[in-house]
Amino acid sequence: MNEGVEWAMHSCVNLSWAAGEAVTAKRLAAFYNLPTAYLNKQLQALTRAGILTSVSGPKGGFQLARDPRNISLLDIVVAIDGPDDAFRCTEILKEGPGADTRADYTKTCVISQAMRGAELTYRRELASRSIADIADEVVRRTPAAPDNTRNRFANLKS
Amino acid sequence: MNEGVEWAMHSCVNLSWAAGEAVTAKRLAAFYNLPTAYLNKQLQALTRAGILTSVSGPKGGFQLARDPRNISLLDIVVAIDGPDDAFRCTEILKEGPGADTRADYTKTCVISQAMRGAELTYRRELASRSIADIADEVVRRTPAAPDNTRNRFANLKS
DNA sequence: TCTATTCAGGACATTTAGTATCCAGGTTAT
DNA sequence: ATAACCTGGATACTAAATGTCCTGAATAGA
Repeated sequence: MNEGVEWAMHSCVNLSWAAGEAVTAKRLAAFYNLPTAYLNKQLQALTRAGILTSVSGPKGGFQLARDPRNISLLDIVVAIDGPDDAFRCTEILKEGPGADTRADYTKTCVISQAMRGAELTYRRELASRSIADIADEVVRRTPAAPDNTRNRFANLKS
Repeated sequence: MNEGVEWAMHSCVNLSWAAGEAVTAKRLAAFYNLPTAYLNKQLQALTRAGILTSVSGPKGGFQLARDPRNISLLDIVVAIDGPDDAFRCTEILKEGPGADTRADYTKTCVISQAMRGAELTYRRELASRSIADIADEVVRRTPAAPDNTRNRFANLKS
């Protein structure tokens, strides 16, 4: 899985504490000392997926496009890593004995079904957790986190 | 995920129908028209993991090392693809404000925990399905499958 | 209007992982 | 002895992930 998924999730949590103001890619990158240009690519992907909104120019930057309760971890994984399953059925059954070349073994192969079933539970789990859930839990453990985040963004403004 | 996982699972199902006799890597590869030397690498990995046993020399080959009811899909994934999670926490929190450099954020980071939780459900699902389950379901749909497999192995004997 | 800031995205370059082949060495049935 | 077969290291090739750079467009403020 792309490392960008981790960056994107942490950035979204931080953006949820900067509600109302746009944050530039440069400041988001400085937060965790990430390469600016590459993080920018991930933020662009989140924007294309409708998770963030972006504004060009001075005072520009990124914001959450909607309530963080409606942004799931699965949304972010799909936006950054793509919609494909980890297990990719290459339909080797088509090379086997008695195979029907026209059949779609991605759907009918028992192994393929089992693997897709497991990934489905994985996705369901990720879909059930929102950025707001994560942010709330962080606050429960570290109440100062939102203020720390806002302060750091302010200090990095320069 | 490695393509070898798919090869290994299909090969194990076929081996479950060749109980008692060793099958060579060449015949297993010919079954689905796979590259022999590379499939052999996957079979070696299964052997190292204790899923298969191997015998050198003429009449040699591979067999299941234990009852297919005790070989889970997770066993095969771990043997071929390794034990690592897809999501790898790089602990970027250590670069953040108020970070404790000595803390292990792989364990304490809320995002890392959520991702590991989701992968856990995925692994549980794979652990609950055995090669025997798969083979039984194939037989239910295609009763001739075991005979087809044995015949094909016999014909490929050359 | 001019300038500085920032996002958008294409074109690379670099690094790493997956895929695949080959060969030398050891084991075993005939 | 010989041929079949597994073992594992070395190596090559390919694809994907990671990272940088540059041009162009949008926009705020002087």
